[in-house]
Amino acid sequence: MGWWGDWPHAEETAMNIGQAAAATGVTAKRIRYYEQIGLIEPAGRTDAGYRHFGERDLHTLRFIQSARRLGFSMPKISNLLALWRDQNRSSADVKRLAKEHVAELEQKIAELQSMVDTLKHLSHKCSGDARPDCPIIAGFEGDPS
Amino acid sequence: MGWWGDWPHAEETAMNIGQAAAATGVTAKRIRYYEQIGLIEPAGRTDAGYRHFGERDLHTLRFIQSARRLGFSMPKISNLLALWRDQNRSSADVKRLAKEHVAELEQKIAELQSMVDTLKHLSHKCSGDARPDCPIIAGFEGDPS
DNA sequence: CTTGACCTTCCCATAATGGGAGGGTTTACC
DNA sequence: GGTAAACCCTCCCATTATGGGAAGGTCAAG
Repeated sequence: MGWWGDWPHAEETAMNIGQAAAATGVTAKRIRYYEQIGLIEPAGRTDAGYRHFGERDLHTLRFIQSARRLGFSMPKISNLLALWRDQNRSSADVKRLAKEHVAELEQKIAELQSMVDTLKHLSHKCSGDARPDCPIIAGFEGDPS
Repeated sequence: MGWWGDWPHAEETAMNIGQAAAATGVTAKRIRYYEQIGLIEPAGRTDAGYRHFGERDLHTLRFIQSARRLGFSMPKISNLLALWRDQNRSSADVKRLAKEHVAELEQKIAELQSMVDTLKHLSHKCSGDARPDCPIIAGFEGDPS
């Protein structure tokens, strides 16, 4: 258990899940999901069973949302969160994760770009009129290997 | 039912699903799946219930495999197959589908590229040493909107 | 004290596969 | 003819990261 695990401080804010969603851009559904898969710690509950979120929780959710928008998967975000909370992290570790992710993104881009190139090449040779002859569709008949 | 629906011709080849898979690069699992979702017509069966595939079926599977490798989704491939089999298609229709798909691919590429750019920008400012300070992780704390 | 806007959990659905169990078939070989 | 390996079959479950919706409890305003 980390030093940050149980803060005796009273939370300044206490939002319910809907307010937290509005404040962070993470839908209520997603917040519950993140809790379920253990990405975030279980939120506190009111007597009635409602979750409540403090500044700290909102901060975490915003962090997740940011990472999400940069295309990080849940497992990767989990790693990033661990580093984020680790006072003794080295920036080298963070940079390495980021670089690995960039490499994956660029690989994906290359694949997509290759598809685009092939399709544009085929399209270029297609008359695009009322006749049925079409190099695009003909190109699909070749060896798919 | 189209003119091509029921061919009285005897099939020259009669492969079972494993051979068809090896011949087309489409795994047996995927062939069954394509049949199940109605992308391809149900394969003929032997008395024992084994599927068998003729040249025509292999041709179709190769077509699907090619389209798949160009990133087309199942519904789109379904459209492409319909055009492929339509003797009265216009190449304009094919070209339009291809162009729409290219547009989607390029949109996806742009999103991924934007992620890459942001991450590279942040990474560039990260010392990547033993110190914990890291603009990458700090960048995740900002407004995720 | 009712009504509507919340919240809760639970189950289902998505896209396009892969994995595997449980059970029949075919093939090759002795 | 029998046996074992290599097929095939049909189900069911898992994946990723969410959304939708039902059934039911709760809170706030009027």
